[in-house]
Amino acid sequence: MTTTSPSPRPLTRKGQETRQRIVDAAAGLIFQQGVAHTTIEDVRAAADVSSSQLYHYFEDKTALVWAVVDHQADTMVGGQEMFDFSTLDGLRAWRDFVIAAQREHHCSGGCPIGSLGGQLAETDPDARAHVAQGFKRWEATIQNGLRAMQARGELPPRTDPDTLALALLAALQGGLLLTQVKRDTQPLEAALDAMIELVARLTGGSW
Amino acid sequence: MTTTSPSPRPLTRKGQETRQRIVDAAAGLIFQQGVAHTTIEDVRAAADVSSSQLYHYFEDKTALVWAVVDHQADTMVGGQEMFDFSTLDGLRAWRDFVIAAQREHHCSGGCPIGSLGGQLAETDPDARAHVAQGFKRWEATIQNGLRAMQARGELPPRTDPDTLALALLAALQGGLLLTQVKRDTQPLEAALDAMIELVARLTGGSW
DNA sequence: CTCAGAATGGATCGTGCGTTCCACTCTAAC
DNA sequence: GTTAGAGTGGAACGCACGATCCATTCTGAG
Repeated sequence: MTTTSPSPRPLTRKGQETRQRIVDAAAGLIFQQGVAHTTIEDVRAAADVSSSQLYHYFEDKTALVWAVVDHQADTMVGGQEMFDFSTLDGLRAWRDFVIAAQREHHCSGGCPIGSLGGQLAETDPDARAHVAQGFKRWEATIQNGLRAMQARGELPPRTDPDTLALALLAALQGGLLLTQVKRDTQPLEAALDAMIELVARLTGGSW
Repeated sequence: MTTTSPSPRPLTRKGQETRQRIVDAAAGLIFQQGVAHTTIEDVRAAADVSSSQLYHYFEDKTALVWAVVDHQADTMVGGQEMFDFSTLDGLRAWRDFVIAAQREHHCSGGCPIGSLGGQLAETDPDARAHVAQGFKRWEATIQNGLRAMQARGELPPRTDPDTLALALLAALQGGLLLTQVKRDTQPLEAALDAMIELVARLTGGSW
């Protein structure tokens, strides 16, 4: 599912490990300091490889960035699977988790995928497409939950779960961005609480 | 209100014009291609000035970026003043305007301030503070509207208008980011509609 | 008119950083 | 045990781009 390129070159087990080490290092650095401020030399040192290895596994820097985008999407989407988006309690647990995670990072970095989107959207069309693809997979996770909620009759039939999922994701992204800029989880809390409150009211239930 | 630096140097009228021309050009280029991909040479050419002028008016590139941040904040906040955030119809008019604007840009660029935040937050602490300040001013505009709404008794007393304003701004930012990445206004529409729907339900009005 | 200092022009520098190259070693298939 | 090709090391290149410098012209206060 993480096919950055459809096996353009045979890789031994050792090769795969090295490649993975490079992507991991690059992902970490890019998350911390952004694409532009992360140099090949930084990645090289962090992954403890030589520069020729970098260019052995990746065409150039942009190819490496694409791999990082896919990697972050995998990580992000994978990390969401433990949550149940089909109940209000599940949504609230997710909310708590996301906020706690930001607090741990001292509100830095924003969303591993979203921030990449903002940095690359106008610069690298291919990267933009990769990010869009990542978001699509993420959306699907939320959609499934909300559809289940609707199937159980908790969400009214006239509500479109896909649109609601999109709104939820947008609230998350915006909350993360504002939280990153303000170094305060308040915006993230406000955004998620508001969206979950809307879901609660749509289900006709709470308070 | 746009004091990037408290008059460190006397400026003649002509000097102010040149400085402004530089900031305008830089803002445009940075909006289109991001901070990292906008070179001093790009700005120099676009503003039709010599490189020495650039360094005459700005300490270095980061100082220019700060000026751009403030400039974008001014523009953005100024552009919002024509809207009435104290009525549902006002909110909906704002929604329509923002979406139409994105469509005109073909969904590129995202938010002039938000995208700067994402690019600079982890790289340039001072710039991050400038962006945060810009958001603060923006929030204040929305807060005023919602407070007026509450003062008229339309918003229940237990609702915190400031938190709601923050959520609204987050939804906008996230919607703009997703819209930028997907090249489709759908996420922006979903996010804003959802938040406005919540406000509508809070006012107890429309079903 | 004078003159201090703002404004401008443009050549030049220094280097950070992406990229290339070539030599050497390791792996595994047969 | 041979060999093709993956994997690795590190030096070196080249240029884009931020920044500096100095000479010249313009502006306005006194």
